Amino acid sequence: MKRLRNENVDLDVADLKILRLLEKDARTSTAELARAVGLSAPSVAERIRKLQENGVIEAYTVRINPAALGLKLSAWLRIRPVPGQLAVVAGIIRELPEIAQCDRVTGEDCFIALAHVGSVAELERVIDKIIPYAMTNTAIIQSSPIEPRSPLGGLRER
Amino acid sequence: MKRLRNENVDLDVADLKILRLLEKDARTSTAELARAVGLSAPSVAERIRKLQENGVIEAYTVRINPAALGLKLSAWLRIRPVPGQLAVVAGIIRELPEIAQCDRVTGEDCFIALAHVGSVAELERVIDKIIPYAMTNTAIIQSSPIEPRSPLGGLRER
DNA sequence: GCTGAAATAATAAGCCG
DNA sequence: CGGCTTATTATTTCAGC
Repeated sequence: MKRLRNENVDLDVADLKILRLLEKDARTSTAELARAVGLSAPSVAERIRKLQENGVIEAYTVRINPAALGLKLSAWLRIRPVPGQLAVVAGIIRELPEIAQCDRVTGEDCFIALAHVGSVAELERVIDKIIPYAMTNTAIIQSSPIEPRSPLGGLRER
Repeated sequence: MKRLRNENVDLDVADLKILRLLEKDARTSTAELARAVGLSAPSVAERIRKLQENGVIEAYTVRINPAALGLKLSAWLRIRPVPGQLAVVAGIIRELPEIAQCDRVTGEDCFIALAHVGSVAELERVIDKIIPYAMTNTAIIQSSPIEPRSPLGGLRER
């Protein structure tokens, strides 16, 4: 059977199919997953348990539409702390609830952060918290060519 | 009772609490949610149904750790199509399974995209698909000061 | 990994403020 | 209309193989 091997995990095609179905709808019942992969419900439940245990499945969550709640403005902020202030900036980012996502990256921008706000005024308040310690560059999201989708897309069988 | 009003939705504190609990764990039972907000299970189920209906809850999904599956390299790509090629680039992005997220943004970069790959060679292949039609800037993710978190953070009561 | 039973949880119906 | 209780159905979990 086709497999994906890594130091941590060794998935077969049934595991992959389960993951893909759960990504599409995390509430799919084990009975339905079982039907899809040709196993029994308890076997599927046990596989899911192991996928959680080894860290493949990090969390079950709901995707929320910020715009439906009045957060109609979303922006990507590239953030370049002034020398010596990187940790301070990281701390500020953690304290800003408007920032939903943030990664430390290579290159001249040290952080790239996603903010959801209700207005330009609120965006300004976010930027103003950061700007004493960093140069920032703000790009307003206009649309999305793709919906957030699976990181499994990058998988190649080896 | 405290409320959040928008043209689409009118949430009370119970709805918000339900959303926050579901974000933390989408498999929390309605009985447990009911206990948390002081309502009965059927009432909670009905509120969840409406949150889906009006588009606040977009999807139930699992968060997957790409690194656990061997996709140990993630990168943000800023993409600036050459004049006239924006739609072509958008099409290429849609066809690249390694790209898990992408937004069209204001500013000199038209797109900002997240790719998960297994190696630098795979990253190069992704970039090579785009580069005939756009200028790109790639920033490798080193770490994340925050875990992906709720867009609800930006909410202010009005 | 399977089957079958027991425990839990989700859903539907009917009723009340 | 939104919520509650009870009854029914579905799902998850556990035991033994």
